[in-house]
Amino acid sequence: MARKKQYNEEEVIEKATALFWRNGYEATTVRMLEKEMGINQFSIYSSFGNKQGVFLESINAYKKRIRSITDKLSKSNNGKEGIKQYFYDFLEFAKEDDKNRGCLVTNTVNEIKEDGDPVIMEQLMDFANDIKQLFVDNLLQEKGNTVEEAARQSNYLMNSLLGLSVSSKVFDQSQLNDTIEFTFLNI
Amino acid sequence: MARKKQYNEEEVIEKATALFWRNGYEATTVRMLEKEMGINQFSIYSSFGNKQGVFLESINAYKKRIRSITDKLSKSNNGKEGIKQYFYDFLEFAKEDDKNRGCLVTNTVNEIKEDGDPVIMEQLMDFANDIKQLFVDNLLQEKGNTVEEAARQSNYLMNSLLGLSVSSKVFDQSQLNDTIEFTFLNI
DNA sequence: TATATTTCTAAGCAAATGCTTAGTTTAGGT
DNA sequence: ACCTAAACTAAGCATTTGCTTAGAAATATA
Repeated sequence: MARKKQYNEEEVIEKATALFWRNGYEATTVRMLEKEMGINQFSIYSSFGNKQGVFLESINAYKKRIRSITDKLSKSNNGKEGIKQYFYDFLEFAKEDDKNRGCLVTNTVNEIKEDGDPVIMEQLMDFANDIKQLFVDNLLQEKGNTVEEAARQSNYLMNSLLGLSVSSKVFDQSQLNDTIEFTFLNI
Repeated sequence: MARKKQYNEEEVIEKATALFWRNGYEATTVRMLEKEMGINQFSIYSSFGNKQGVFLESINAYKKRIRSITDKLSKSNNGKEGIKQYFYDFLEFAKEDDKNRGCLVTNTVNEIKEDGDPVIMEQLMDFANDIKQLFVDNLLQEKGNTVEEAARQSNYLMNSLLGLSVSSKVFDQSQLNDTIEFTFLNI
């Protein structure tokens, strides 16, 4: 046949994911991807088509990684306590060394503008809605909670989580802890 | 002496502000600024030095505009109700046509990375801290509230506000209203 | 070993970026 | 009316962007 690939696609995508997470989509150049992934531009384009292709694969890799905590939430039957734990788990998940990168998906939603790529936008929306649905499921475990009430609470909680994704880049851990505790005080 | 400027610097900065607000800092090119401000690149550079100079002036213009609602908050003596009103005022302030642009400052904090311009970063941090201080002041109007408690509550509220700056781009008004009402339920 | 097929290297492309500059137009003081 | 200093126009600069391509290197099969 022919020559073998000298890299593992999953491995190099993991590295790309880290770069996009740290840096955002637009600010990450193909030259930076080259260095971080450790492969040539030709290999990048032959494996993933284009920069957007690398990013979409990175989103998938991110989803796969975050599944460890979303799975935990979907299996939880502890009502709002399970969701609170998810908030703490998320902060831990988003931490790199001593600094926090926020959520890759939220970061991208924030970055992509109205003229942003619709393919990417849809991916991101689906992701956010999946998490919101998990919130609803868990909120309905609280006895006496109606579907309407759970929906409203999930909006509130998603807002807090989005806020946390931003706050975590700026504030310190104790401030974030206060915020989480307060968030769950009155639901 | 010499020829007179054919444009008003305040006016063209207003237009630049709108563009940065819609589009973010990096995504806004000097060519776009030319068109939006209605003046030539030479004029841009001679009046404001460089792209960053235009942006810093835009931040100032933004601060001046948002002062209408921060002033209202600083004059309020209605405790947490005054802050809640600020949240609603902010949503109205950030609206353009039927869509929401979020907060220019929050957008930029989200966009600027670790290697981002320190001058801009400091401007943005100062702005966020000013608002947080306003929260503390108003929270202390609630009788029996300690300074420590007010500080913790202000972290929580700032997190909600940051979340709202993101949420407002994605969710509809009724969802945002639910979120605000919930946010103020238990403080 | 020879061949076919894929992967690799590295050079290069057009377009876009922030910024500059050469040269023209305008206007106020003499 | 003339001159000087500022403001204009538009062309152009080097660099960076995402992406391509020509050609060399490697490897499974014949």
